[in-house]
Amino acid sequence: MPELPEVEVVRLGLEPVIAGALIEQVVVKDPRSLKRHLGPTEDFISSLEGHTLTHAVRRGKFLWFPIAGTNEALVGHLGMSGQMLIGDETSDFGPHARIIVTLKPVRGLRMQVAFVDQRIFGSLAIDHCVDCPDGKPGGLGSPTAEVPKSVAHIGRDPLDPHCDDRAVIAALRRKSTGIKRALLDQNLISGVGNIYADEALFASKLHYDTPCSSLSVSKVRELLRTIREVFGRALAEGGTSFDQQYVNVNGQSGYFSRSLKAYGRAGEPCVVCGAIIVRERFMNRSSYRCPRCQKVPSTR
DNA sequence: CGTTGGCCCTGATCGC
DNA sequence: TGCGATCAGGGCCAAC
Repeated sequence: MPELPEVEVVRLGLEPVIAGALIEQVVVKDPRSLKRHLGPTEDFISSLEGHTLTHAVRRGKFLWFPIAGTNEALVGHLGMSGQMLIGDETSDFGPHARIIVTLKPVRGLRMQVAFVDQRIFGSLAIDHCVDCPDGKPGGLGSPTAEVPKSVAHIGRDPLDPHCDDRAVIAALRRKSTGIKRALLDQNLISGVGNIYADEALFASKLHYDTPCSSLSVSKVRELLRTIREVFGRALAEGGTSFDQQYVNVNGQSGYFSRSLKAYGRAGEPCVVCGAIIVRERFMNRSSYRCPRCQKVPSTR
């Protein structure tokens, strides 16, 4: 279940391999992984073969790789179970390998990048780029103020140095919905998924259905800070891993899941107060919270 | 326009 | 043993 820290780990792992890499061959083993690609599979392939990728860029959970000399980029989203694995000519990426990109040999070594995705919620696509309205870099790792059109509506994420905290806090407080729903909405602030939403709300002692409009500026600022803390910790540990769904680019699992304090801990004692963590259905997802630290909001 | 609910997709697991 | 139901959930889109 890759969220922002996991996707950043993937970006960091891919960058040295794909930056400046000339693409020799693209094999689409399962066109369902191109469902967000507008146009035929052949166009996807011809947009890449013989072309060079310049950078590895990320905004929220979206990754993209600008194509040299064009206005286009290879855009990827890992969805629920996506992975980008790096290997060589001899690598077997398994039964869920959907798209294989082979790079021209460098110093005699022919590398491959595989898009592996069991559930096919993720996708790859070719998209054209548009200018960022704020004139700032499109995402982490981008030297230009451009972003793929299909990613333009996604808000900057908390690890983006150009994230406008004041604007985010003000916009969040104007929303007439609960705080967790607002966090999961990628348009305002991106990169927060179900797991880290629960972790951040636990750290900030907030119930998931607390009305955004009832939160003070300082409370929202605190929440933003806890999101960054949780992200930073996960990033330092290489990302969270669950049931081997997520693996970083080298095929190794992250291990942040061991330090989760709320998510997945139903029936276990709260590490702060000892009350038993409960699991509740919210937005067709599981939400975990401490019934004592994160009380149901009184005002609604 | 903002908010909300449902759908997509596969494989592991569970109950009968 | 077999088989249908359930669960996992990010992003998108239609409906309100």
